[in-house]
Amino acid sequence: MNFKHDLVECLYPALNGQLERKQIVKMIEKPKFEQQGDMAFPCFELAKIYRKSPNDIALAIVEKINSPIFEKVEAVGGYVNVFLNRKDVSSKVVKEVLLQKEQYGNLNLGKNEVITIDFSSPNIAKPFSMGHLRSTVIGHSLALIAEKYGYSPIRINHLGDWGTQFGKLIVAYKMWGDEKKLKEAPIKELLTLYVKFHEEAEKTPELNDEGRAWFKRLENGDEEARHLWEWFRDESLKEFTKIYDLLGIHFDSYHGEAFYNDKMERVVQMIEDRGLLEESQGAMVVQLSAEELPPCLITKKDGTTLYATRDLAAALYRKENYHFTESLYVVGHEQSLHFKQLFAVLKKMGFPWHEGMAHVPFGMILKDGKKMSTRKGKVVLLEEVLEEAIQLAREDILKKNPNLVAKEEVAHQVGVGAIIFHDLKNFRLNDIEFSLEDMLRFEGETGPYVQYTHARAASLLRKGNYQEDKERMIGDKEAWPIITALMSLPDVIKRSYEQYDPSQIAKFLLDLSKAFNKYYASVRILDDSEQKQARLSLVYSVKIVLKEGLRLLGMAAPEEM
RNA sequence: GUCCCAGUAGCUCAGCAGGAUAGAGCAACAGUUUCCUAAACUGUAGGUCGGGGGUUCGAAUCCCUCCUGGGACGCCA
Repeated sequence: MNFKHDLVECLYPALNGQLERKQIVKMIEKPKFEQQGDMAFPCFELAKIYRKSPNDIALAIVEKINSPIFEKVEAVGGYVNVFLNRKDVSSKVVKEVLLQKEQYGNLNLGKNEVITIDFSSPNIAKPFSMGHLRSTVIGHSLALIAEKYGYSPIRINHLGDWGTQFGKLIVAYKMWGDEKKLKEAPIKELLTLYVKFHEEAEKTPELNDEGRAWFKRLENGDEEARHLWEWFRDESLKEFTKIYDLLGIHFDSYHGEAFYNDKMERVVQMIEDRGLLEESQGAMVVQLSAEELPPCLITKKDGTTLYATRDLAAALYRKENYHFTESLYVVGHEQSLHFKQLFAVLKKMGFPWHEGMAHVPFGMILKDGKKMSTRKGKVVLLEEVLEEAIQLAREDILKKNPNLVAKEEVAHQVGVGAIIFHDLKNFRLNDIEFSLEDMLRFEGETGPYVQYTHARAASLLRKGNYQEDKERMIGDKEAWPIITALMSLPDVIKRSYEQYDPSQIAKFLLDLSKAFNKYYASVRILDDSEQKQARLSLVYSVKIVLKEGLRLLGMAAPEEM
C-alpha cells in the first residue's frame, strides 16, 4: 500500500535518469489542499538542468505518466499533482485494516532486539508529583510504540532510593520525627520532614554535613540507618503502586539506585584501570575537557559515590544482563548535561555500545512560570489530580449517559485518559504550565474526544448489526479524509518511535477522529440499506485503529461512554 | 559568564529532512438535535510566524546575530 513507490516508478523513467529514485522519494510531498491532489512532485529544481520553466517540465512529465492507480495527473504552477483512484485505494486500505486488525501498522524494523527504557523513576520518600507524571506517561507510551516498531522493550523503574537525601531525612526524623504520625500518613510526614530540613539548613548549614555523615553510615551498612531506610522505602512503594495500577502501568524491573551499591566498586576500579580517574579538589573525577564538557564526579571527598557512579554501574549491568541495542532514559531536560557526561565516560571507557544510548528529555511542569520544588513543599499531587478527573468524568456520565452500565469503570478510563492525553499531545520538550482547568477539559482536542469518537463507532456497529465483510467497500466521496488518515498509520508509527515522540500518535488520533466525526455528521450511515454494510466496514476499520492508537498512548477505549 | 531548550492568532499549541493560499483547539460571536451518543458538527472574527541580516527560484522551516523566557553548569538527583 505504498503508493508513493508507484509514483516513483513512474517518475524515474520519465526523468531519463536525471534523478536517482532516492532523490525522487525525498522530493515527493503531500499537497496542502485537497484540490491539489494526493501527492505532488515539484519541478523547480529541474528547471536549471533542463533550462525550461518548471511548469513546462511538469507538463512534459504529465504526458509520460500512465498508471491505473492514478485517476488524474496534472501540471499546476510547476508541480505535478497526482490524484489517486479513490475507489480502488479506499477498498484496499479498509480491506487491509480489516485483515490485520490491531496488527495493522506493526513494523518489523526492531527485529525483536532488546531495548531498555528507564522511566518514571520516582524518588522514595517523596510524593508522586505531577513532575513524575511526564516521565511515567512518556516512557510507558514509548515502550508500547517500540513494541509496535518491532523491538522487545524492558521497562525499568530506576527508583531514586539512595543518596544524601536519605541521610538528611534520617537526621530530620531523629530530630523532629514522630513514629505514630509517620505510620498514619507516611509520604505526607516524610515530605513535611524533608521540607523542614531544608528550611532549617538555610539557617544552620552544619545540618547538611550531618546529613552527609548519616548517608555515609547508611552506605557502610549501619543497622539503625538501614532500618529506617527500609521503612521509608516500603511505605513509598506502596503509594507508588496505587498510582501505577490506576494508570495501568507495569515494570520489568524495580532495581533502583540502591541495587547498585555493591556494583560500584567494580566500576570505579574499571575507570581507574583505564587511567581515567583523577583527583580534583579532594574528589575523584573523569576529565572530559576534550569533549568540551565539565568533569564527571565519580566519588566525593568523603569517599561516597554520586549518581553518576550509580548510573554507570546501571548502564553496565543493563548491557551485561539485557544485551540491549538501544537504551533510553526518559528523564527531564534539566539533566541533559548529566547524560552527556555519562555517555562520554562510557565512550572513554571503550564501550562501543554507548552509541545505542539516548537521553529522551522533556520539558518541565511549571507553576506560575517556575519550576516546582519539592524542597519548598510546592508540589501538586498526581493522585489528587487523577481523582478530580475521574470525579468530573463521573458527573459527565450521569448527565450524558445515565443508563450506562459500567459507570465507574468508564469514569476511570475517561478521567485517566484525559490526563494522559493532555500530557502526550504536545511535543515533549515544551514546558507545560500547570493548569487543572486544561487537564480537566473533555472537549476539543482531548483524550475524551478521541474516546468518544471510538464509542460512537462502536455504537454504530451495534445498532447496525454489522456483519464483517471485507469485500463490500464504500464509494462515499466524504470518506476520503478518513482513508488518507488510516493509510498514514505505519508512517506515523515509524516517525514517533524514531523521534521518541508519542505526540505524533496523539495528533494522528485527533486527525482521524476529526475526519470521522465530519463524516458522521454528513453521511447517514445506518439509513441507506444498500450501502449500510459497506459503510460499517469503514466504521469498523476506524474503530480498530482508534483503539490501537489509544492503546499505544496507554489509554483505554471504552465501547460506550 | 558558558552551554542546552523554547519564542507562530487573546490563550494552549500544530506545521520546521525549505515549497503552492500559515493551520487546529480553547475563549468570543452566529448557527445545527421529530434523525446513528451535541464529550459532536457548520460558519464568522482573529497572525509584522520575537527583531535584524544572510543562503535560495522559493524561508515559519536552514545559517549568523541580537532580544525575551526557562533550565543546567563539582561533592543533590
